[in-house]
Amino acid sequence: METEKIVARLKQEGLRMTKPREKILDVLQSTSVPLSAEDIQRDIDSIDLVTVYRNVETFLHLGVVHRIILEGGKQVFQIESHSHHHHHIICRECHKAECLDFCAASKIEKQAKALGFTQLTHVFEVYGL
Amino acid sequence: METEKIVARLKQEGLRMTKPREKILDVLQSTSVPLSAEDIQRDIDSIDLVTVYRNVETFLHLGVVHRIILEGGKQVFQIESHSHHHHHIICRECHKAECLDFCAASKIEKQAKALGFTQLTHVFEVYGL
DNA sequence: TTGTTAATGCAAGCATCTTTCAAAAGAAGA
DNA sequence: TCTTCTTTTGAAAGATGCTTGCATTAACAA
Repeated sequence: METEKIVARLKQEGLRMTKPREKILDVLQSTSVPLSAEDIQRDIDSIDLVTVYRNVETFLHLGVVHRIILEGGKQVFQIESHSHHHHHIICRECHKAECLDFCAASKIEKQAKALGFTQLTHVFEVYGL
Repeated sequence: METEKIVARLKQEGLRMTKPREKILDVLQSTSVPLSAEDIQRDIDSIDLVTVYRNVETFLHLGVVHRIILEGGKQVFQIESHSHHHHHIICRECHKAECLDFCAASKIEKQAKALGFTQLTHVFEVYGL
């Protein structure tokens, strides 16, 4: 997603484009590998980890980035480049992720609804080497 | 899974059935809700959390329990009652889980292999209320 | 330029899980 | 039963990943 559009999304919510936010976006925009908060911090000269956490969270709510939960529960972030719902195949070693073009959600969610569940979300990630 | 069979699985690996292991199994066998290590500890009179963590890990490797990763990365455990591979729909509030009888893994893994990945595993959980 | 509010950095805190190690308990044989 | 060997345990400390509180700073609209 382009910075211009992101500024607009921020403004829409009464939020501001700041130096730290610009730097975080720079980092995320210049890689295809999903990054953890720490990865992002490491790539920026001087930024607090808290600031990174708060901003990826903000970007997540704005739909600017998406989050992938790794085996073990650690979270990594990637710029939202595709608008359609999709999942990933993730390398356990380097954490590089590729998009998969398939999601069985509709089938599953039908079954889940039959069981009486509402407000469904799902996690589906494939891991390999 | 019945305790008898579990003792056999332990012995197979040169491991022992102990009081703490018995108690952990009791707790897991007497509920349908997946439990966290802390949940299990709370239900037992006097057991160290470390012991719980170590033993659910052991049981996991033996195939006696399976692990569910909640949104947020926390892990919970449930006695393995079905032998076939399956996934869950999990309540975000009470963590009660029901089994789903569907898994798209084979389709997805074909695609993942085409991308050059090996040693595939996957996480697929559906959450709701 | 000024005032308002959002955003930052720092410190501390918290939840979950792991490692280390000495002591205790289980299993097997004498 | 006693001995010996190995597994298992519990206690303490540590690691990791993320969050909260709060005083200060920076956006940005008027």
